[in-house]
Amino acid sequence: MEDGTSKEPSYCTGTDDDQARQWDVREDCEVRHILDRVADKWSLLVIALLDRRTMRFSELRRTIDGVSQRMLTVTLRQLERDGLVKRTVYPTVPPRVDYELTSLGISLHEVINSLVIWTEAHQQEISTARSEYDRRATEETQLQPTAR
Amino acid sequence: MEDGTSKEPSYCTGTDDDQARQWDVREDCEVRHILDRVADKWSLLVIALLDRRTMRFSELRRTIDGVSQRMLTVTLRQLERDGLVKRTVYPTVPPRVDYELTSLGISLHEVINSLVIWTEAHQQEISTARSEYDRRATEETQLQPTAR
DNA sequence: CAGTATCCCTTTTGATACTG
DNA sequence: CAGTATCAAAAGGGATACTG
Repeated sequence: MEDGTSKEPSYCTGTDDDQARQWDVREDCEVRHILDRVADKWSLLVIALLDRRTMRFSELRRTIDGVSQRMLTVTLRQLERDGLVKRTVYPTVPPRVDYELTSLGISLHEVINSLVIWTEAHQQEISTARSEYDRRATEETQLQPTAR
Repeated sequence: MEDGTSKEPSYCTGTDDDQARQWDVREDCEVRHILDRVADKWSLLVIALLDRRTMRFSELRRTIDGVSQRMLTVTLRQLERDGLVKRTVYPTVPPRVDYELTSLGISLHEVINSLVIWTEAHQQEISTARSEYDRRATEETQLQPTAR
């Protein structure tokens, strides 16, 4: 039991792939689980904010508009569990807890950041596409295809 | 109304930033909305799969393990609306619908892909971190801090 | 301050049935 | 085949109260 695999999902680093770049898509695949975590609304924001500096709980809470105390706690616990964030408790009173990225977290941050940058760069295009889609959808609803 | 901004959230391309790399975190910010879309479980998988080739609806459905017909439809509609995916209907019977990335979708794909690759590369590390976290958590529960 | 615990409402999602 | 519509189940998330 030294490698402690109790109920881990299957690893599918793709050795049995018939297609060149066909990765795992199996639901029980570890990669799917991790992507779900990484592609989480709050996780994304926390990781993006912990760029190079530590932040206190309350600081994160204040900075991330709209996050509840509960969700921030839950998110930080998950990130800590995944080894992406390091949590440091100072046994003072009142308590003080610092959060910072681990080296693993930093490497993920770089990827996340390119996603944020992409989004910032293309937000106008997406917005325009949405407007056009909605306009077209409206038109089609207006003039019923089946002649009156 | 040519630039058709009806109720779009505020654009915060960061001109008023006091800190160097402090991006928008406002809840009503367009970037937040787009990230929520992009960082979606099914969106991520669809975009990752539509790499360079078109796929039919049923093909996507079969390939993505665990997706329901409804969720795949919803996801594809959102992606189409955002201008990331192009939907082509062939008026044959039975109908045939092809999906492919737009140029905008391709540019996002590159970013998404680096995320998938990162995840594949670090899944073992994360898995280990989780095991250790859980082990520590169990230990602390076993031996109650308050004697006896 | 930084949580944890609880209740409860909202949104998301899956299953099922029906249609062009 | 590729959807749409509907309903019920489940998860997500907020508000509040309490604690070391």
